[in-house]
Amino acid sequence: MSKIEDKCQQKGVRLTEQRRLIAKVMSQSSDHPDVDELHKRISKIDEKVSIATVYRTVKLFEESGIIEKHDFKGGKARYEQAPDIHHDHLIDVNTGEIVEFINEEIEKLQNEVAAKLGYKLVDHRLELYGIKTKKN
Amino acid sequence: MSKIEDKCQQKGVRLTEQRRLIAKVMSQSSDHPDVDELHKRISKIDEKVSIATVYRTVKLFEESGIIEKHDFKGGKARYEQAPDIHHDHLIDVNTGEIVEFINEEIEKLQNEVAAKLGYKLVDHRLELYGIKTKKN
DNA sequence: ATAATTGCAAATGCTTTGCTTGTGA
DNA sequence: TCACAAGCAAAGCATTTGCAATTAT
Repeated sequence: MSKIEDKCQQKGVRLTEQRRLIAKVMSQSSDHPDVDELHKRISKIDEKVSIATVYRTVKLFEESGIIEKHDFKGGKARYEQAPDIHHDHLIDVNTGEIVEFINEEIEKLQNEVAAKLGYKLVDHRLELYGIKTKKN
Repeated sequence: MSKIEDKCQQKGVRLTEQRRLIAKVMSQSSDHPDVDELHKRISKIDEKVSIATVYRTVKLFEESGIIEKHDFKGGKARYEQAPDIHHDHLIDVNTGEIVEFINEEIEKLQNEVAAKLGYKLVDHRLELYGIKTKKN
């Protein structure tokens, strides 16, 4: 059973054949696929699953905290399995490649900024867009 | 002449009656209006300006570096006059209110993170979402 | 003059939804 | 059993675009 299936049980999310399949494909994806890409991967295993179901499921999983949704610049929403430890993303503007990173210092500063402005941080978004540095 | 009109001249952006009006309304807006809101404000002065023109102009201004576009979570794109010094945003998730802030430390760390990963930073997005802290 | 801009409505692209049939616990 | 899920096609929403008429330089 995939980790996502596992979480569905915990959260009381009813598992259907389609959801199991979507969970499996998400589990096996180490990148950040959009719904269309996800649907393509799923269709290779079962071409009867509709894209509407993928949309509905992905939304359900997200609302249940099972997967994470990202709206990077320029385009469609992308998804990844909810990680155990939070990370942010650097997007290669040339290739679209996504690199995950963790920086405790920045996280801390964000909280400080919010506090200083009289707010409690409930969410944040940090995305870096870059181009590869030539390595000589 | 508004600061935005000024920049249009510098950048060689042809000024029409509509563009002048959009520039004026943007200049007078200290918040971060979306296209619909902008169109409403414009319509109060000239109700013949179409929303398509607002979309086109706002895009043109953005591509010319005259205004900035922000895709905050949940909704439509919002715009503000391009600031002289870069700032980021904190969004009050209850009221939608937007607070601008500057934090050099975070900016520096972002560059360091990118460099460490072998990238040169070309753009970034930092948004904090918070709720007001009760002040007793 | 004439290349660029506007207004309008139609088209787009991603995402959601109503409805009927199918199905998991 | 029976509330919930899936498939399909239609609808939604923000945004873009084709085209004919208008305008800035």
